[in-house]
Amino acid sequence: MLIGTLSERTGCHIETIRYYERIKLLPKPPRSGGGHRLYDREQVKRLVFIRRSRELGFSLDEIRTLLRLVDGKRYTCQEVKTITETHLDDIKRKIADLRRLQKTLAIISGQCEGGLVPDCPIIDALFEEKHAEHH
Amino acid sequence: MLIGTLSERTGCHIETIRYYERIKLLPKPPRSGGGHRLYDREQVKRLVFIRRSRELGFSLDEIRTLLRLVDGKRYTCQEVKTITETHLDDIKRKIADLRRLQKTLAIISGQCEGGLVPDCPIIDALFEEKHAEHH
DNA sequence: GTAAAACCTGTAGTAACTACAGATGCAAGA
DNA sequence: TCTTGCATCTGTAGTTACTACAGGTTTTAC
Repeated sequence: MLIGTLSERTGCHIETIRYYERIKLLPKPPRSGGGHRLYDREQVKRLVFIRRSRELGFSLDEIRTLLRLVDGKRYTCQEVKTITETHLDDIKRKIADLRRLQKTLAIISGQCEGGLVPDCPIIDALFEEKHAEHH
Repeated sequence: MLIGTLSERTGCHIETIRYYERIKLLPKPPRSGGGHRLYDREQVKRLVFIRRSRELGFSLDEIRTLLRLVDGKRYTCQEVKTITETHLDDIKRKIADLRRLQKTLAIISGQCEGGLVPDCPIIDALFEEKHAEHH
C-alpha cells in the first residue's frame, strides 16, 4: 500500500504521515525499487490509534508513551489509566479557564451598545488594569 | 523608563516586549546614548492593553486590529463589538469541543479498572475506528 | 577601577503540523 | 517508444506566541 492509500484510509494527510515517521511515531517502512514507501495493515491500525488519540486531545508525547507501552506489551491497565486521567484533568482545567474568559468577555461586551461613536466600553475595559483577579 | 521597569509594571517578560516591537505591536522606542530602549507611560498603557487582551484570549492578530482602530481613532463601537463577539463564538466552540472530549474520555476511562493485566479497554478503544460521530 | 547587573542583537527552540520547490517514479495512451 | 500527467520523493520554511540562550556592551555601585 502506497502512502496515498494509507492517507485515504486514515484521513491523515500525507505530509503528516511523513512527519510522524520523522519524529519516530511511525516506524520507517520498507521501500519500493524506486523509493516509494510501502505500508501494510499493521500501519493502518497504528495510525488510526494515533489519529484517534489526537482527536481526544492527547499530545504526541502522551501518544508516544502509550505506544511505547503497547509496543513493549508490558503495559498495565493502571499505567494507561494514569495517563488518561491526567489528560482528563488538563481538559477540565481548560474548560474552567475558557468559561471564566467567556463570562468576563460577555460582561464587557454586554456593556457595549454597538453605537457609531468612537467611545467603546470594551476598549476602555481592555485599557484598564485588572480589577478582580478571577481565580 | 528602561525595559526592565516596563516589564515589571506590566508583568510582561523583557523578551516578549522586544518580540512585540519586532512584530510591530509596539512602536520602536527612542534609545539612550548607549542604545538602551526608553519608554514612557503611554507604552505602559499600550502594553497593559495587549496583555489584558491576551488574557482574554484574543490573538495577536485580533489585538493588532483593535490597536489599529484605536490608533486611527476612527473606530466605532460596532467594529470593536464585532471582533469581540466573533471571539466569544470561538470560545464557546472550544468549550463545546472540550466537553465532548471530556465525556468520551470519561466513558472509556470509566471502563478501565486499573488492573495489573496488560489488557486495557482504553487502549482497545483507541485502536478502534470511530463509531459514533459526535457532532 | 572593576565587578555585577542590566541591557543589546541575533538565532534557535517549542507543538503539531502545513506548504511549498524542485526532482523523480510510474502507469497509460498515441 | 515516447510523452503526459499524476503520485511520490527530499528538504526546507512558515505558522502562533513566545522562551531561551550565546556572546557582547552599557550602566551602576562600591
